[in-house]
Amino acid sequence: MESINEIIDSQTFSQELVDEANEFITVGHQNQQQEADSESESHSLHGVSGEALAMTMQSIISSADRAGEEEPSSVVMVIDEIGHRSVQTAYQIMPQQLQIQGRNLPLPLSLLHHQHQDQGQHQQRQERMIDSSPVDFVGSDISLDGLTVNTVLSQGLSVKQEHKLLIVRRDHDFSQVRNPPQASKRHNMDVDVSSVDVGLMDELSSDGLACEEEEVTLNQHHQHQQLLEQQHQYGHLTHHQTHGQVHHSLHHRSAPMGLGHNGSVHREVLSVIVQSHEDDKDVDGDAEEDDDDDRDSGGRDQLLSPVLEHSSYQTLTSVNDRLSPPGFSPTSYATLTPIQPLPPISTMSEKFAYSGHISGGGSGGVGGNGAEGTTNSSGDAGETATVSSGNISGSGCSNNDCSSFSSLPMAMGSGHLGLSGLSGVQSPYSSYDKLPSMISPPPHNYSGSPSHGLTGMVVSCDLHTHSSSVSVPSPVTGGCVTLSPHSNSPQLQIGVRANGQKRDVLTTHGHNHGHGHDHGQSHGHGHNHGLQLIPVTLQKQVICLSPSGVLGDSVVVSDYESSYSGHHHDHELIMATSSSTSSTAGLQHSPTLSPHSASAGSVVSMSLHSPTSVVAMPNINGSIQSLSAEMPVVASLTPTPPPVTCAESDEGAAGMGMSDDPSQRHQHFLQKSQDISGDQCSPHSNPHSQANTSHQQTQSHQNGYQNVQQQLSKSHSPKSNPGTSGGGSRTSSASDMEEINTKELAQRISAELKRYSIPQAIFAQRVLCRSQGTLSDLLRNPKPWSKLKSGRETFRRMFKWLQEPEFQRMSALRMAAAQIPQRTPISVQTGVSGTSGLPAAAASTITATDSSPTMPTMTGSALLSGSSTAPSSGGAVASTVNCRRKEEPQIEQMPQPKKPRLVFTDLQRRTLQAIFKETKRPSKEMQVTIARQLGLEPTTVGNFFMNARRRSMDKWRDDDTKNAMHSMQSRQQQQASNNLSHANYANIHTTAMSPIGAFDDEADMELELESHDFDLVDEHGDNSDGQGDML
DNA sequence: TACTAGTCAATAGT
DNA sequence: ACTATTGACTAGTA
Repeated sequence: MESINEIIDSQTFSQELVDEANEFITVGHQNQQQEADSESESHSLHGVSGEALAMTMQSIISSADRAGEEEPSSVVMVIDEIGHRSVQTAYQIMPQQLQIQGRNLPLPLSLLHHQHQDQGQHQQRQERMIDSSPVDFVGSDISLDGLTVNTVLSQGLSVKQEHKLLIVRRDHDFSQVRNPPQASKRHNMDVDVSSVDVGLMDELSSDGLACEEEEVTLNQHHQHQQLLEQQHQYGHLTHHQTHGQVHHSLHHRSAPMGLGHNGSVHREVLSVIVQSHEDDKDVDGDAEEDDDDDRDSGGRDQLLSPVLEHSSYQTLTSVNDRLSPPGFSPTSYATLTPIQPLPPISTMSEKFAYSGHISGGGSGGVGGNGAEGTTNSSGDAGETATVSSGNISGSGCSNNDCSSFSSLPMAMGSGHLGLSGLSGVQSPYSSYDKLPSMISPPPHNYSGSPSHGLTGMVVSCDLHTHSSSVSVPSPVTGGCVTLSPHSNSPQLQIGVRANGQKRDVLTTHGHNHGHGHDHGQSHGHGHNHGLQLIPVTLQKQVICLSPSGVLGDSVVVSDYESSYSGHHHDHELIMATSSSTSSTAGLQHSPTLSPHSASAGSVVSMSLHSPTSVVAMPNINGSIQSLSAEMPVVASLTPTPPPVTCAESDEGAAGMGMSDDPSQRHQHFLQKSQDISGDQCSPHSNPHSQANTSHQQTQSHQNGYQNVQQQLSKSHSPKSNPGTSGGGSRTSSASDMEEINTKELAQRISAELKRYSIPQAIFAQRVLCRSQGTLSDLLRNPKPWSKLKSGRETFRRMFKWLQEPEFQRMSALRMAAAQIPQRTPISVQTGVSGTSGLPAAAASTITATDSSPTMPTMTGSALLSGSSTAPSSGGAVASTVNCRRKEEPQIEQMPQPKKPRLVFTDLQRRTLQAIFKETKRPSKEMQVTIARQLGLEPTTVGNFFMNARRRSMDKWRDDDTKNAMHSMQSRQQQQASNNLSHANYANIHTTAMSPIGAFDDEADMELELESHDFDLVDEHGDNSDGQGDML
């Protein structure tokens, strides 16, 4: 609080202290008394190095609090050196309860908490918990004794605040200490508050540990249950922190704490005991929960310790870094942030494309981006935008749905131009397309925005054109790649469509090779290669065509390829002209196509076309235009629509079979185009597209699927599900929809991946064009649809994928899987090639390579995909490629030695976490100070807080909880997890699910809150504000 | 300029 | 071999 100087000074001191070893930093808390005590103590400490640290910490904390952070208020950081008695003092501060125990702290704490907390019941539980663990604690406490501090609110009654004690012990201690935390956790569990804490914890992630401890500390305020509130409140509270302030803060904090779960929360904040990490876990002993708790506790402990260590490295260093982290994992949920979405796509495209694609495309410089942009644009719309990129794009896609597809298209478009990069993108898109198709049907989604025009179809056409133009430049291939993801579709197509398509595909391949992009590589079969190249063309064509499903992919592909090989473009153009359907078929879309299968024939043609190159050469411009005309079909690109569709269909679609989707898509597209504009894509375009579409439609119609899908989609469409709902389908329906039940979708995807033993990495690359880590994050911590922006694209893609017939999915994925490995390398190469200028070309090549390895199978599928479905395989490949492309460039550039990734030391992490608990948004000054103390760069510290903020919060909660605590919604779902969490604070934390858990907790909190509020309430308001953002 | 959102990619953990 | 975590980028916004 005080001046920075103080902090700094303190820091310096702290450092010294650290060296010394133990230091306690106690941050005041709610209880004035305690505060006073603590202060005195702390001061004393300060005198010593320890104090300084404490001071710093406090100051930091306080500042943070002031910032508005949460609970921090009461946080007491106690850094113990081993020897320091200061700690004891600290205890004194807390005295009543804590004091107790000096050592026993843990138990006492827990007890205290319980006691303090009005909630007898909870307490009881806690006690139980405690008993088991607490006991341990006690033992551990021993070490703790000194360490801990706590604060309990002396006054307990009145305030109950929480105090956070940060006890930094040396390793030994910590370990022991940890136990206590656990106990605390347990306590928390009991108390609703815990939940709150948990939530916090989660957010903090590793920090959680500390939190737990804190929780343990006691607090009573049950009151504010809602985590958020608490946090916010805390934040306010924290302000108080300066010594004097601190005391105040304590009170305040406590209040906040109370609010939340009171005790728990506060506790968390209050005491941060850094214990040895390890122990915690042990202590927890309990099953999962325990683990979580442990983690949390560990984390917490660590936090403190880290600080100490950090500052003083000496003692603390010990804790395992990870331990804490692990704990967090649970918190992961909190973490959730990960999800983010689309960006990648856009990025992807960009990256990939960036080669040119887009550039060409113009709009987006990066083609991919374009796509993304599109996606972004609308939010949902963004997607549309993408599409538009193509021309249409704009309009586009209006919606999300489009987005995915659109994106592809976009990519395409731009891609065409330059786009190789896009290719990668495309692939994804392609896949999207498929889905979209699914979605599209649903037009629902699309309809709206996309509207633009036409349906997606029209638009798509434009896109194509654009794309074509674009594509040419860049090797859209990338796009193609993208498509690959869809590969599935191809397969499907294959199945569906049958031979013909495949043939086509093959042929196309041949062509492709000729064209070359990659060819080289794959030649032979290169199915992939061929695919790539061809695909491109095809895609373009496809795009137009398939609007329904395929389109997307195809489009993408075409773009890429086109871009890459002009030839292809020609083909594409041709293809396009030929008919969208066929084209589509050629494209990955196949799946979609499948329906089209009819298209198969077309597909063939497609391929031919591609070969024909007519398109290609013409280059973009001419060709494109021409294409456009024909493309109209392409226009269908609808891809955009697809997205929409995707949303709808969900799984159900899948069942249907690829074809269905496609058909549906087509229909949808058509419909959309006509009807809505829904599609994103839309609109557009036009006539051509329409015409094509009609054809397609007819084809599609052939398949029953469409209907089915449509139905599905429609039914689902819904927006969804909001909440939970889930099911994918519904949500899905919406591709655009607004709402896709991300949670359900994530679950479904996870289930599907497991079912088929599809590695995340493969799915991520092929279908989503995202990294494995990103996918993992999204699946684990999906953000609520409402909170997603560009990230929706990624979910849409997933949605679409689900919608696709299983065959397609599988084939695509598998293909991808096989290919991927290979591809990569290749991709790299190819990427370079960038024949057409862009990486795209390279991409194509890559694909080829890819194909080569897998080719065999791939080819088949690829072909299929290529043709109709091809998309899938092709798409996959493409996608892969695309992605790679992105990379490739990098690679070239890469040369640079990468910086090794920074890994925080335990102390650093713990300290940061501990601070984060208190203050989510430390001022720059604070950050700088922290950085100094920890020996980190300010930017690193800034990143930490940024990431912590984003990852700590429960994504879901926010929405739900914000206003009220209710949030129950999600909770229910979450409940399960939550319950656990409740049981153990730690657990809660651990459970990444946390969000849920948190919610639950929150709910509990609410209940508790009733009584509480107290000061907290006021504070809450304040704090909440600050935090509010956070939340 | 500061933030956020979305990711990537390295690394940790199973 | 996979998945999960996480520090750091980048793009888009306000």
